[in-house]
Amino acid sequence: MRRQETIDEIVAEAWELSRANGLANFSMRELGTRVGMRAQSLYSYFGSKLEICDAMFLDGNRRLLETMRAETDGFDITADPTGTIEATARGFLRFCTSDPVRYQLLFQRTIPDFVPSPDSFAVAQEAFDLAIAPLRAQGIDDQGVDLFTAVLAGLAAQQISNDPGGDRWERVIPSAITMLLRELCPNLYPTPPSTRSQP
Amino acid sequence: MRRQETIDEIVAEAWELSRANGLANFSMRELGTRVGMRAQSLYSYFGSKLEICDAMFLDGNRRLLETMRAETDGFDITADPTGTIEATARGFLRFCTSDPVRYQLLFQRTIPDFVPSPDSFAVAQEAFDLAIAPLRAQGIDDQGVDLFTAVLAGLAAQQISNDPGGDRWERVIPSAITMLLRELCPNLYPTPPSTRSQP
DNA sequence: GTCTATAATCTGATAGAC
DNA sequence: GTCTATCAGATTATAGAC
Repeated sequence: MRRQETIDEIVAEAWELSRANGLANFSMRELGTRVGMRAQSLYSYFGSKLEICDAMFLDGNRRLLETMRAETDGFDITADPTGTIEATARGFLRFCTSDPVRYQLLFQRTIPDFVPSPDSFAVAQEAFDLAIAPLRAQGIDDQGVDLFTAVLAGLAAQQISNDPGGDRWERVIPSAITMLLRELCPNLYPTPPSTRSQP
Repeated sequence: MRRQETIDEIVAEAWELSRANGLANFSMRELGTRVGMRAQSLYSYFGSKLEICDAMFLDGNRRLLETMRAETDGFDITADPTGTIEATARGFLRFCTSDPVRYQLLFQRTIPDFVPSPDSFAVAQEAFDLAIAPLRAQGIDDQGVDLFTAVLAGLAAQQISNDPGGDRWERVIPSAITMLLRELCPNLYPTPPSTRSQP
């Protein structure tokens, strides 16, 4: 389908402009010019600018889904639970920090009046469920998952806004994951006795 | 000074409009009307719209400074380190979640072309230093502080964007702080032997 | 599907009278 | 300090020819 290709190109350019000027900080004129048409012609592909944002949201979540799938691919949850969990955590963080604007669209509510359509929200849900599957497999409960996601979200947020392009919080990942696994499944990841004081 | 009162009123209304329409999503006309003048008259108080944003940034950080001061007020760091740390953490989180737009301005870089002035940045630095003082007092190093701030930032971010107005991640605070203190100063906050498996 | 034309409105900002 | 007048341009979106 040629139409689908055009749609994909529009979305790709919308990402490009957002990365350069800030999320959704492009005009229909600007976007149209980028894809080689007048702004008005965009309306035969999308009903409004917010529909383009929704297409970006869908696209971003599809990529997240792919990333999480690829990241857990070489791992066997039952055979190597900690390896799988660490891989998903690292994959998720790399996904976030590698594209701050995408992180902003997917995980923060920052575009006024933007509400994801049911279709794109479903993909977001699917990606989230896949990402936390290794945690569920270890019997971690709702509160544990919330704690885990909060730590990952925090590392991403800090890295993006306080050290963009650097690795200051990326370097904290190992100790963060160790800490989380110690807290959430101590039987799986016991504290090394040598490093702890015995009362 | 009557001039200062007007300036304060402008900033207050800018917050109000941002809370209603999204951060910095107000026009000078709109803001002027709110404070009872034409948009053009605002320019005798601020040189540009971004200067108003900077005044908001300064105001927000001053309030953060006040909050952190008030929160640690009843505590003695040397006598009750964990109590002090818990209080500052809770105070910080309440500060963040109670005003998502303020959180967005203070802790995320989301307004295009906005750069804090040196003066307002200095206040931000002062607030941060005060907030982590109890951690430093416990000898927690740079990486430890980064881990701590990441967890707090994550709890705030998740609470704000995934459960606004609720308390889903607020309820995780106790276990998060316990986990952090266990990890970062085990001598101060030893793991209760009863709940752990002995190898 | 893409175009021209245009609606209808908003934008931040400046000049100068009073 | 506040006003009127205005600049110079932007914005999303629609109508209708081709």
